[in-house]
Amino acid sequence: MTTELPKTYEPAAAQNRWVEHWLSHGYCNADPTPGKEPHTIMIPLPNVTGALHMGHCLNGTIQDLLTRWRRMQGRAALWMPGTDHAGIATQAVVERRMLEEEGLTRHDIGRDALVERIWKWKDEYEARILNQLKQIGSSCDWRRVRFTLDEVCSKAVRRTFFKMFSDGLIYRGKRLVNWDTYLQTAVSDDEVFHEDIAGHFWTMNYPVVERRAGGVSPPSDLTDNYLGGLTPSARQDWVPTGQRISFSTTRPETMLGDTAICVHPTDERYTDLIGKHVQIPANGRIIPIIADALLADKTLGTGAVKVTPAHDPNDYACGLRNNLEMINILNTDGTINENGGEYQGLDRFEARKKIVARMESLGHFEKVEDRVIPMMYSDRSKTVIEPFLSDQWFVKMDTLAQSAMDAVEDGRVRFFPQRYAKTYLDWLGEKRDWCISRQLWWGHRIPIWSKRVERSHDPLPEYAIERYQAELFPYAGTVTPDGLIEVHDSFRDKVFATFAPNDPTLLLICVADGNPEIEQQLEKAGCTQDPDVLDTWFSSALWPHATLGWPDREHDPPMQPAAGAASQISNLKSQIDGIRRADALPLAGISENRKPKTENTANEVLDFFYPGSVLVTSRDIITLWVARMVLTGLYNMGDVPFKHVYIHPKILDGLGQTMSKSKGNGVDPLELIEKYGTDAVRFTISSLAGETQDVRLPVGYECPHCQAITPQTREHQEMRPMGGATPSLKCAKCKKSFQFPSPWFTPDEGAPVARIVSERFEYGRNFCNKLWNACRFAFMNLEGFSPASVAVADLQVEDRWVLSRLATTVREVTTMLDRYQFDQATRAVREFTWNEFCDWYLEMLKPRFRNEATRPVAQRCLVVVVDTLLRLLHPFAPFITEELWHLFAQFAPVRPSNGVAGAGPSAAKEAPGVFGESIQATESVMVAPWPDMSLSMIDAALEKRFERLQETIVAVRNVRSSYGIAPSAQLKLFMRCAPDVAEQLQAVASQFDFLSKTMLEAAGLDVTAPKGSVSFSLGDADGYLPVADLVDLNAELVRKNKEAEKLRGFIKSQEAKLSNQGFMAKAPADVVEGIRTTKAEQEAQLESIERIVRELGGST
RNA sequence: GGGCGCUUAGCUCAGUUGGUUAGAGCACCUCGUUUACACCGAGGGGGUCGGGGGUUCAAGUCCCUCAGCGCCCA
Repeated sequence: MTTELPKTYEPAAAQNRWVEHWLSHGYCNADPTPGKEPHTIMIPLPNVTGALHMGHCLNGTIQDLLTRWRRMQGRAALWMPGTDHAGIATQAVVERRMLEEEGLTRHDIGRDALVERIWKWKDEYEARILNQLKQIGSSCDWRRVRFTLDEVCSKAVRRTFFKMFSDGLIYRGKRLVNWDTYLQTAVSDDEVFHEDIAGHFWTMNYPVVERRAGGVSPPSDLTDNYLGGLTPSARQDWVPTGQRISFSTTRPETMLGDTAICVHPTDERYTDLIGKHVQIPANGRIIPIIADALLADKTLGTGAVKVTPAHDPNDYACGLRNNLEMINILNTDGTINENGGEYQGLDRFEARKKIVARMESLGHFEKVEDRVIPMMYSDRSKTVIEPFLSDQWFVKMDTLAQSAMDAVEDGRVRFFPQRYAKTYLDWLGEKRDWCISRQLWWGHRIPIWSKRVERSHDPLPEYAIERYQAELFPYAGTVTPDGLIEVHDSFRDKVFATFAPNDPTLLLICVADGNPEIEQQLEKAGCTQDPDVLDTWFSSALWPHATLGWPDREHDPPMQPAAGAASQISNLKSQIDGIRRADALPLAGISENRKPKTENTANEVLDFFYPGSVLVTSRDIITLWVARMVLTGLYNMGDVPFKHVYIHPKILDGLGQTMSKSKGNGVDPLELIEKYGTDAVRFTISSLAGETQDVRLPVGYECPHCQAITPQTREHQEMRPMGGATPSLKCAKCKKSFQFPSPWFTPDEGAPVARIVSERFEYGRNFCNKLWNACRFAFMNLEGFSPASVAVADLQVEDRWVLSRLATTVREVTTMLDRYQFDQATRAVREFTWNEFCDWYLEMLKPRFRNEATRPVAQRCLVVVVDTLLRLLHPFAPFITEELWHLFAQFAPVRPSNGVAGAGPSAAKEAPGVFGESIQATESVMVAPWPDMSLSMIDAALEKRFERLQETIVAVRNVRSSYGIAPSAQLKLFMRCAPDVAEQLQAVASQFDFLSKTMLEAAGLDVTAPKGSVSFSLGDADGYLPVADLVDLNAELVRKNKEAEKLRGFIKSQEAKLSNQGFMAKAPADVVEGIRTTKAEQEAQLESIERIVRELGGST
């Protein structure tokens, strides 16, 4: 059978073919299998805001590599796919688009309509993301796809919230948050960015006042809040002392919320003022002068600062330390609220101008200067963030955090590289309570219903208790006089009620999952559900057990419809048509797949696959996500979610910046895949994944006319239209111009646009092509192959060598994968394939294939090597290996099984053969066993001998090249060496002809240099090539003298070591011995070079 | 300000617990289209391992310090 393979590997066809094939055969599926060890990886759920980028590509490649490897090792390998709803990011994107395209805000269309639109967006991007994952060859169990807002995950969220609330781990409290006045929500610290802008720095002053004699008493205790609440007439009791305190600020409008002036306790300028008061001229409020060493800095400005606890993080901390009143002066939209008095209703920036003017008119303005000030912006809306005091929900972290710390400290969870454990432990060690509420519409709604109740008496009077029971809270068994609510036994796992600790008239009722009738009843009774949703990380923290069906302990989790090929290529339209409401309806197709309740009584999937094996992620979410998964895993499951955490590098651009769409330096994996092929991208990217922190991936613009690449520079990244034409670049090669993708502008309609690519991926592409052609060559020579083992005696030196090297490589790759050192594993497999298998073994097989007598053994050895190599390479390059595996099956459908009996020194000579029994190859390389070669295949002495052969050939080639001897000129080689070496050389004499077009004329101790020879020296042999008629022997003399000089230098440095008393006394014996040996070798080499020089007629 | 890292050939990176002459890929130079592969083959040039100091018989590797860069936390 002959199939003419193309000369270059064409990835596109193979990719389409095998994705379908794998899916339709269910190779990616993982089910609980008795007798098999599980291997579980939960995908770090990509969020549905946008498409995947190179960071995801690296992340996915590694997970797939691990999953395929473990699967081949015989594990039940589950890679769980899915996506994250990414609350604020997704909602912001949809809102922004809606505003741009239709001029509508979320308030115009309402909660349900907005959520519906976001579902639509989610469906579109989820499909796109899952498709991208499939394109990179991900062998996820696609039947098990989860989404953080789907029925299964939602249930886990509700259950966890209920548990935590019942356990007193969730509470409601005040907190200063980053407020986005545009989106009208709090955003987390990682959703803001800092930028220095040109701003102003105002210096003003407040007059010091003191109580007029006979007025009301000054407060003895600053915890009393009444100063600010003084009536105008009471204020009349305070009179200026004539002193003033100056301070500077970048936000004058916040003085409406000032509740103190703060100085440093050791600042002599103000010592006598501490404890006195000032009056805010803009609103007349009288506030104390306090001392706080943490807030005030003597060396900065005037040394005094105004304190606005409700609108500045440092001031907030100061307010807590000093029990200051906290006055919120902002509405949620950024306008001044009723606490701002006459400024109410003004936008904060408008109020700033008015207040500055007012202070000026009152004579309290001193100066204003221009200054660069750090500004915080919302990543989502790009508007200025306001620190804002509001009610939020929190998870108490003390015990939960401690449990997660213990898990890492006692080794139940291990980080690779280990140093990242510190990041994790340091963060958890702070045990800061976790703010879980977000003022959004997209997400898991907080399952708390509340009602404000009259509670003027404490303890509660009889009638009130009765009323709670009858009207408000029908599930209460008892309400104690001090307000504690005992839920009736039969509702204990469904409802938990309590009064808010910091707000005793607010009744809070938490309802567990699956009780809509209770929710309705509460609403009928006048309770309202909290409008906020949960932080996205709350649901993603549950991912490792929620996806496996927790809290359902009685049924396996529901699955998507059968993973047939048809369902895999997502039909966008059908998904968009099936709009679903966030928290009401299950995902299409889930319910009907659920097994009848009677069928199983345990959740075997959860039992079998939890805890997971390894989490593969990037270091920036160790705290946000990894720590929280461990914490909830321990809380809900009583066990860690994964045993290992592998932190992979981050992908940076050529300038060392993280890639992102907003910088215009991002590379879309699908563009690279289209250009270089999936395997090339995967192979390159695994070669970059080691223990380093970052990987630079210089990018360039590919000319749309001629494909030449223009490296991207900072100038390119910063080019903007500036009101003129859209920026364009001129190709250095074809001189035509083109536009390019940028966050700052959209390329003109119809203009040729370059795509962003990275030449680094040629590394992987070239490797794939090499592999392709090596196999192409192998297949071309497999005509007439008959499967059989081979007697040890029939193996040639090169056969034993390649098997020894292959066995070494298999071991090395396996070890490196075990240690998550993908760069080293990739390098090992590449070096074997290219530098040993292709460069030497295949070359040495060529003459054997031309000879009928030697062909069968050569074919059998080659088949074993190719078979093993394809399996070894499969996790790195799944598509090309699968393609080759199937082609291979046409030539060698039956081949020696995985077991290689061994051909090393320890193998019994009378053994029937070195290869195992021949069997039918597996239908796919994906389900073939991982190579496991016998250690006895490794033969160090043989490898050493083989190296001499290689060195000899290299030396001959070197002579050819240095003297410019035509490749076609046949040379004669004379080797002067010991008899045993001569024997070995004679045994491979035929190879010299093929590998260096040279005939071995003679070898032995009595060989002398023929007249007119150039020569080379190896450790234990000298070679002579008579080439007098081809080269200038004077040049050879010069060259040899240069070589001798170099050797003398080396020898001198060895001698220096050996004559160093300290070295001789302290260095270990083997190191000293090593130096001696090296020196002896160098001396021998020098000696032979000197002889050669003499023979050439030179002097030494 | 605190923490974790990084700085090795023109570029991108390896370099196990200190130990013989510091490696790879790309790029570059020379030669070559021999029936697997020019996305190739053969050969070659190129590094005082960021600067300075120290420990040691021995430092790219350990310690200190300075400079530059990145990330995380304040």
